[in-house]
Amino acid sequence: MEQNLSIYNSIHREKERFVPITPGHVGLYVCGPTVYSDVHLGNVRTFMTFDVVYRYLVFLGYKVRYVRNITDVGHLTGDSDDGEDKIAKKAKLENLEPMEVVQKYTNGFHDVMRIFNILNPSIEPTATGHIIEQIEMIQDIISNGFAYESNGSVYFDVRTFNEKYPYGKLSGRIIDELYTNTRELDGQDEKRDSLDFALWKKADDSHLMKWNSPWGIGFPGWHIECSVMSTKYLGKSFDIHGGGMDLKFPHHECEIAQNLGATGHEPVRYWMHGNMLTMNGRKMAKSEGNGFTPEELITGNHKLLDKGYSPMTVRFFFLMGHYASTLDFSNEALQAAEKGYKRMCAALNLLDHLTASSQSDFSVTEWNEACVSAMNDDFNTPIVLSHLFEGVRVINSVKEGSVSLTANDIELMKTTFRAFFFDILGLQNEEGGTDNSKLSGSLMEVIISMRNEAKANKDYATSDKLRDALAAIQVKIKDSKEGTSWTYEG
RNA sequence: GGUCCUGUGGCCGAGUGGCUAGGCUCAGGUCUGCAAAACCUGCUACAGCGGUUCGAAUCCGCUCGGGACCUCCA
Repeated sequence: MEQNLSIYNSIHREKERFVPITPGHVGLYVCGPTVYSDVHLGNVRTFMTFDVVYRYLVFLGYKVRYVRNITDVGHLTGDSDDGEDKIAKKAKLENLEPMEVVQKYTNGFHDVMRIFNILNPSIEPTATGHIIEQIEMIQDIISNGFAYESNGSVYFDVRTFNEKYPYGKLSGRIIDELYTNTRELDGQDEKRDSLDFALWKKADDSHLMKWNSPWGIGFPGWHIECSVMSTKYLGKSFDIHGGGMDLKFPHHECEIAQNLGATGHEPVRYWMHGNMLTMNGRKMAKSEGNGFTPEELITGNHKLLDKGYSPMTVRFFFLMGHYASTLDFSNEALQAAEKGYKRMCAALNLLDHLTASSQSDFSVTEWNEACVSAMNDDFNTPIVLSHLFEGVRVINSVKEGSVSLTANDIELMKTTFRAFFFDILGLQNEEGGTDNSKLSGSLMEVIISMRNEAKANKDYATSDKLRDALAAIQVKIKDSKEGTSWTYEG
């Protein structure tokens, strides 16, 4: 397969030519949400980033197995020492069965993905569906000597592991430096070493989500689910692992350690990390109180929002920045994106009505290639958009008659927009649909007021002409004391 | 405190040694009965200081500012 894709590999800190393990096939794993609350926009950015990665790999002709998990066992909360997890905590709070919490927020997550036109992964495995596999992997790690049982819990032995494999390679951390900076956590006295992390935690009676295991009743640790589900569906080594920048340490670092500890294989060829969405320069996060839910964003019903924005405006806005850079959210930036997006949609609507010429004075072929090479350069969507805007200018100029294109070039332009705007960037044209009931209503108001004006002027020729014209397209007008109403009987 | 990232014009945001990013805003123009749209032209840049180089936003050093991770987090 001919392609020239480069990916910035977080673990080597440089762009590398992408070569899949199996020609023609790509294994892609992305850390999904923990379903204990509504996803906010920052989460959406990451999933959108990897949606574009997935879409582009498919566009290139790869058969992609895309795995994105659902974390439905809450990780331990950082600020409590009772071993309670987030989902169980939420369940108690809302008086629900933990799986009700999981179901509720999983449904919500799927709704949000659909709204933003984020494609479904090939497999969406859940942590609770893979408890047995997690136990098995923990047993493998223990028998390889990289983990130990202590008081019903199992911990990963970082120091022993580090003697054979480098721990901290991904996040650039040095094991000795970590000692001075490690916070006191629950179960510290059970660990042989403060850096060790839990693979399995013993559960007490009050714990809601728990399973039987060789070490007693408990629940899986922070990081093991991703190691298990990625290797189960993609193999001991696979091509691309994605996730948010904030998961790099400790989550992804621990994943690598667990995989190496269990299988002896370096699990991931290309690590990709999406950067954070910021609000006034600060990471958008639940704990900061600066996150929006998609609903608040669309309705504009939030104190930090001037108005609502459509999902595609937001998608467009995200794509205007590179995934590896932080992106700052502001009303001004959103409004700029909205205008640009609408301008592009307007040009798209013209694309089907252009008049072809016998020759072209714009190289559509080169323009198309520029779009491809921008995507090949580590999924540089802002550059792709800048090229698409050049296309917008050309479309408008052709319409005006100042630029000419041949029929073949117009066709290539359509193909290119179809490929990049719709298929790869995953945008949809929200402008100018014909079945827009809101638009119909507005149009009818305009027509009716014109007709009423004509009537008021006793210009019945005009008012009747309007009524007859509307009747001809099955729109019936009714005058009454209260005013004029209309019905469509088509 | 440790590790790492970052600082581009009114706003957002690409760009890693020389060649126009782009969007939004603003000003002028073309078109137009008016308006809008569209198109054309223009404006305000590379945090500061020093260094390397024929040449730096881009490499190096220092200073100042912002951020992320080090604890669950997309």
